Amino acid sequence: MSKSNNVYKDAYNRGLRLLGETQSLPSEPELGTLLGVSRTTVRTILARMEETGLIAWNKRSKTVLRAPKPDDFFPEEETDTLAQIIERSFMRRLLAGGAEAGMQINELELAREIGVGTTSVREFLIRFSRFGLIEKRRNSHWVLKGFTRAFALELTEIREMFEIRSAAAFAALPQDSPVWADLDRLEDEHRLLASEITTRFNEFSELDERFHRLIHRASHNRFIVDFYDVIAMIFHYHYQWNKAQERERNEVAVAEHLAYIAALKSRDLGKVDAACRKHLKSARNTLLTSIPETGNRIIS
Amino acid sequence: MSKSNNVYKDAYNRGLRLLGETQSLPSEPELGTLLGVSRTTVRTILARMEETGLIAWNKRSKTVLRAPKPDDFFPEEETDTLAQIIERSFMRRLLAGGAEAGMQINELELAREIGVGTTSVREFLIRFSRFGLIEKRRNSHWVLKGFTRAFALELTEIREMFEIRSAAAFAALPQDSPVWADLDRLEDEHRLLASEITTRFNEFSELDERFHRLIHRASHNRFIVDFYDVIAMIFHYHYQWNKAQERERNEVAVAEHLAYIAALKSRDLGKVDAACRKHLKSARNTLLTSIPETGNRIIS
DNA sequence: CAAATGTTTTTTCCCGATAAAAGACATTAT
DNA sequence: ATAATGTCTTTTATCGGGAAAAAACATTTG
Repeated sequence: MSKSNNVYKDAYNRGLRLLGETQSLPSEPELGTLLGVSRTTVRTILARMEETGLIAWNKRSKTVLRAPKPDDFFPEEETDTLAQIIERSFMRRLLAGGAEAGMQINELELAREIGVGTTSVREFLIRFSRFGLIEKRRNSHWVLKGFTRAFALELTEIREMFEIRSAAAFAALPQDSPVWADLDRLEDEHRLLASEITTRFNEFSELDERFHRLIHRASHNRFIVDFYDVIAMIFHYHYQWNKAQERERNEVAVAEHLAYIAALKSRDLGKVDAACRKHLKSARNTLLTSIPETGNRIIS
Repeated sequence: MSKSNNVYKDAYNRGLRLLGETQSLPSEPELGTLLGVSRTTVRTILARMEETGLIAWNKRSKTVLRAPKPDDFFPEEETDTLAQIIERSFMRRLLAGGAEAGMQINELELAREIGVGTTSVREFLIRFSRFGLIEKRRNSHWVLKGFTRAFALELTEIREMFEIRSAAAFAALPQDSPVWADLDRLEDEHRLLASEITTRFNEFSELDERFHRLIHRASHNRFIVDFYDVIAMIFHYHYQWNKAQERERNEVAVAEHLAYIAALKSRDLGKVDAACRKHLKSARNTLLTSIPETGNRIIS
């Protein structure tokens, strides 16, 4: 079947949400930029909307006829990229136990298990390899290095190096840089979240990522910025399987972020360094305590 | 034709070189480890050696009948991996001018030009993307970011951070660590090369890489160790196209390495830091001066 | 009976093909 | 004449297939 039309389905679903807001849709190119897809896909979407009686479409006029019903939407699982599907499957196996360091990874088996072609699995593994959790044996299998304490320590070591440097660069940015407005907005969101932490603690993850990415961007170094992908991936999956004391953890983190933001705004490098280190240290500890210490076998 | 037999051809060529050294070859598994290939490939090699009258092969006995002649060898170009072929082609285009930042990369066109399938090109680009020189637009083309001054600065910034830390870790290693013997050996090689620099200056590259990799390994951090791949790749290709003052450059670098090695052996962290910084600074300058400053256009 | 050889099975690597999606060109409407 | 729509072309994403290489299993040999 060569290629799934998840791009279309996902854009279609997002397009449905626009329908509630207006009586007529904008031009095709405009819809394209709005949904982040090409005009070809936009036209496919419009065609279906017309077919299902959601809109009347005649050249430039695209009149909304009715609001979308729940079953107008494509099921969520059909809107995922193959890469996302493979990643999820792979991470589940990796984190949901039974994934010992040194274990071999079999492309064919993975592909069969997930129900996709080998090419997609291969491409996924190549992309994934930069996270430092797997390694390729030439002309042969991949080897799992394992989500071990050592991995967490190596990861956080780099993270700390990079973030301390980025934070210093951030604080040194001129007053008229737009990042200060971004920071103000993030601060507000932090305060809001802090006040409703008991119910919204699970929204912290996303805020956390945006905050740290903003800081890393101040480094103006693509390697530093890109490295945050590794951290984000690890945190994303790791905390999906480890919900212990999530609320408390996030409550502490929000407070640390606010102190960190205050330090940045003071532009006092000493304060920035201290606040940054303090937060990173506690982030490292949370990560470390959640890794069960199964023997640190090193396989070479 | 699906897959070339370059693994076999390369191993065969290396196998031929063994022939001059003994009268009879070892067991199949032993040959396998020696050549770094599976027994299947070993047997294919032996079969051909028998066919061309190089050996008499009967079960355990593999008697050498004659020394290999030049035309027993497979041509060099047939022993390259597809990945190597693609990489070379790609880097030639990238560095041999005409590769402006912001330019689109077309998988299909690249594949046709090099004469390989699209899958291999895609896989190469994914692997290559970690070097920070290209970036993917989802569901669309890759964008070339260009080998610019900014790139060189970002690269060296990280390099310096990592190497200064690794050097400190190295100096702190216990006296009985095997790295000290490795360092002694490298020092000897440096002295030898220094004394014959006028004729052997082009051998420095390889020594340089081994030296820096030894130091980086002391960090015991996979991200630091892996990052050296980026540096090695850049230096490898960059200096292939830029031979200006190669001898002088390398002569200076050898001297700096020797000072750096002496500092490491002194285990005086202050000295190590100074020697390391000095060398890295001059390495950065050599790289920077060799990048022609064509407008730093930023495309976003 | 351990290690080598002989044989069979499985996996990796790579290509060509095809539908989805993007992009380019031609035409029409404001 | 600019911006939209309509149509056609190219490129990307993904699969299945097949040869090379690895790995597993069976048999022989010292």
